[in-house]
Amino acid sequence: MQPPLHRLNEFVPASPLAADLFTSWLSHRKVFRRHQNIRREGDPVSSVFFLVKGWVTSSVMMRDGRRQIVKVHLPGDMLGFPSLALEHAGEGLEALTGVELCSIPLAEIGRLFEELPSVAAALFLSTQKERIALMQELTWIGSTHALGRVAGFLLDLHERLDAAGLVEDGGFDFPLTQAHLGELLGLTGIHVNRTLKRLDATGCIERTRRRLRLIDLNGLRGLAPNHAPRYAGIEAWDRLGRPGAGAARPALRERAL
Amino acid sequence: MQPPLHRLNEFVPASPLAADLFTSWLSHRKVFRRHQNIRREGDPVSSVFFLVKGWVTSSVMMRDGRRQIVKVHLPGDMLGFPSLALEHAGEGLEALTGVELCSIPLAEIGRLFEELPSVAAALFLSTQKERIALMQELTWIGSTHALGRVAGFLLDLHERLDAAGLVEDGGFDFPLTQAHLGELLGLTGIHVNRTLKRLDATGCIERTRRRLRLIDLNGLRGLAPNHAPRYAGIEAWDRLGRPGAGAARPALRERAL
DNA sequence: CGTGGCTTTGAATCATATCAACTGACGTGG
DNA sequence: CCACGTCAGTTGATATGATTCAAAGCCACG
Repeated sequence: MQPPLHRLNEFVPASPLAADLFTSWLSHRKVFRRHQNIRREGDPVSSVFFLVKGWVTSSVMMRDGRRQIVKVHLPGDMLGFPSLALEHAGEGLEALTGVELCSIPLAEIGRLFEELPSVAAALFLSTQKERIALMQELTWIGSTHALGRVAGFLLDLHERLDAAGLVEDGGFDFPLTQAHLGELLGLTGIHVNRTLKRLDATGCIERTRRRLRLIDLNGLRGLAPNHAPRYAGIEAWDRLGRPGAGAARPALRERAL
Repeated sequence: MQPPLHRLNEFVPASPLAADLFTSWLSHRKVFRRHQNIRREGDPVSSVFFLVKGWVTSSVMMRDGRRQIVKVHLPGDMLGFPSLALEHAGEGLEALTGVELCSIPLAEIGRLFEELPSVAAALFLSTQKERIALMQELTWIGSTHALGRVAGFLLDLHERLDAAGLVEDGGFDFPLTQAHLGELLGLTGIHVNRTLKRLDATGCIERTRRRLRLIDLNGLRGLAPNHAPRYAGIEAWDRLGRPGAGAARPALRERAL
């Protein structure tokens, strides 16, 4: 299977050095089963991850035992970066399906800043984008009804799955339970159920076994509180002044003995 | 007034080059009045900001005209980074008090990656920390009562103000209206009022004019859903392999003619 | 001394949570 | 091949927290 590199090349033009680096990351992969913990909240932070295949939740626990899912990760996502500045992970990572990922040691990230500033800058931009996504999610949860939250999440998910090439005829595999959706959107699983039924009844979506189809995208958009912002691509990198573009600096491979 | 540089030196040991850079940023400042827009959502993104003095809200608008405040910024914070990857700003910035800040052109950030990788890495870590803060906020809002949300926010605020040296005897200036708190915590201003009164009645807090005092921190912690995670400092940078630590690279000033 | 912003209060209503029970699909072991 | 247990989804009745609307009070400022 071709790993979903589209996200890694999002902000920075593909360069041979970067490509070498990525393939070296992608060479040793780990596999996780459904429901397996990839990293528990509180574990020492020793690496970040690149998700090659499958879905992963990133969640925060509360004292009373409940948890808030803060992000549903899809293939191509980088995982674990928020905890980079923490001694112990602030977010748990759990496999929602069978998962294949690459573990990237922290020192590797340091080398990136040292030797491939353009890639480091791209990574930086990409995590800022995640910050916007979090802000967006906060907005859904903070100030809309259940209907808007569910609609908003489904639209966002659809868009991301589409970008990863995982949508067929408006439909996609959907491994989240209603309880998961509840933990993600700040609702009870039960209320999620009623809301999904409502969406179903209005003909916006179609649910079968473990698959979901968005039929009426515009209908959903009418229910959702706000649309996703437009992301820049290479332009953003341009505006930063193209870090690393022309600089003569030691090549990664020359030092990597 | 001494600008609050503590945040800039959080993850990286002070170096003469970095100090020069920071003082060059800090040399031209802008001033904003209370309630003035620093940047509107949708404005083209041309710079980021360093907040020297005053409070600033960062907020996202919704179609129905309501807005969600996603962060209350205090002196020493970097503003506007989430929109770095967007053509048009995804978050509005508004002065909550009189404000003094420095505007940093995007190209300056690019230069950072190019020429001072250690500072770039520190900036990266610092924005990851912000991501954790957002996740934390999401957790409050997604899965707790009004009481927990308010208590959690006040504790977090107190901690940050304390780090900035703005707390005196447990008390601090508090320019947020109850409506602001509502927009921040996903509640009605009215409900915030009732909640504050409740906290007041139990003796956890004390409100006077535009000032707030947290009297019973442990009591508040009992109400809040979760405590803030422990942040690493220089250690985090160590774990990354100290980018830029020993590298001989062109000094910033030599090129800055 | 009046005006406008912010806070406080009450009553009615709505959305969501909670509790409890039932259903159907699936996988497992006898 | 069937009986069983588990897990996800479904449904109803009731409780509660938060919103909405309306109005009064307070204070600061011009």
